[in-house]
Amino acid sequence: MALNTQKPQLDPQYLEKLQDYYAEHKVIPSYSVLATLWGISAKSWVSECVKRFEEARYLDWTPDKQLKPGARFFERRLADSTVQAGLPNPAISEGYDLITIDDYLVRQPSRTSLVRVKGDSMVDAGIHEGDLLVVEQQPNANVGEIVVAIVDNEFTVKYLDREKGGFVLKPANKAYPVIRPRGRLEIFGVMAGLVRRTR
Amino acid sequence: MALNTQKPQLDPQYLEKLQDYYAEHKVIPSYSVLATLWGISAKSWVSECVKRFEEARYLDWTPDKQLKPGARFFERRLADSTVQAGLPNPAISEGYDLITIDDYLVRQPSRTSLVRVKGDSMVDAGIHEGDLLVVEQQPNANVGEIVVAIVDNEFTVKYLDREKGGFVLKPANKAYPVIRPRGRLEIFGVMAGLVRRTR
DNA sequence: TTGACAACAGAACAATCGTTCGGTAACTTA
DNA sequence: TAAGTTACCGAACGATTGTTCTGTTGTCAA
Repeated sequence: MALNTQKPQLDPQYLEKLQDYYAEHKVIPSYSVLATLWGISAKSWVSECVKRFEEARYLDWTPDKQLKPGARFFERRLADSTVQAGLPNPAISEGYDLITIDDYLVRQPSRTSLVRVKGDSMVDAGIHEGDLLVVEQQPNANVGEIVVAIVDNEFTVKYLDREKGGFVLKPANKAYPVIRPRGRLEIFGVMAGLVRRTR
Repeated sequence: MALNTQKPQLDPQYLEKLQDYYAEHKVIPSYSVLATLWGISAKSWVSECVKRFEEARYLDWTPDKQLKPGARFFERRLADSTVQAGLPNPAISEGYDLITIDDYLVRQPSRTSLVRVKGDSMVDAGIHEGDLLVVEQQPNANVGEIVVAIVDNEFTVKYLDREKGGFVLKPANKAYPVIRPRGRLEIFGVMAGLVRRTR
């Protein structure tokens, strides 16, 4: 008798419906709600399906034994750059990765702000007008980092550098001058990433 | 007798703790878990606090009467660029905005992939090596859009343009040549945004 | 045509859920 | 200093939860 190593079947539509529900409510519903969501009328069968999703790491449990999204629940395909031609959908490789973009960019929600970029003083660093800067708030930074500073009651995004006099702010665009703050330089935070929407 | 129009007080630490819990588990816990999370020992008091968060739109209910994150739960402060000096934390203005970054960038999860950028052929468009491109998969695009095309079994990010012969791919970097594909141009999708992590 | 298995349904049940209500201690305000 | 008000605790309770166990139905291979 051959060992049955097959994974139990699981309906991909179920996952999609759950993901849609989650996208709308940001919460995993109870088994009875899942039952109506999936068009199932027995909670026992929901329980079975949940176990399969759990095994496939789409669902998981909190330490408090509450059902929660699993590691793969949010994965967005990280498409592979080396693809084989001829396949129907060559780019969606098996190589799964990712997380949510939020997780990718934000490490400490309470310390993270978003700042809309104005002007083009940092274009050479790939920072364009209208971009959203992910900023980790902190009162000091290292030379070479891109910082958001408060100069004349306005935010400025610049490289932090040091001259003999003290700290200076250097733009990444020759058309702009180096800012040498009189008095103390007030730093709002350090750039941790950026987000641009183009559509 | 004056009308009492004051909003009930609510502990900001409670919200932070809940947000941290949610960040870890992606789920709103039960009242008893909330009680231990907040250091409260009576569920009745948790209930009262939840009502206040509900009133402040930090929490909400699903149609199935399950507690879920409210409209303001995910807001990340969009810091204001015009700030008044002198205030203790001038940059965190009252002007709340945003959503999650995912929601900001991804409109249709099922059609959206992420592609890691290789090379610097698009630097002049502010697209750097290592950036993550948010791509909406679709087989065709308009002239002027930035597309991800499949050329020689590899992804290429370029501007889509038209010459008399047909479609061509134009880099945003003078050091690279225009790509004139022989035969049909295979388009993987259109750039909808980009994400860069710098820390 | 039989037997095994997968996909469900349904009932029963203890555990847990959130609500309600009554109470207390500290702090305001007049 | 008396009367509110606010911030909490604790017990009780019916509703809902997820589990378990016992069917039923359909399919497919032997």
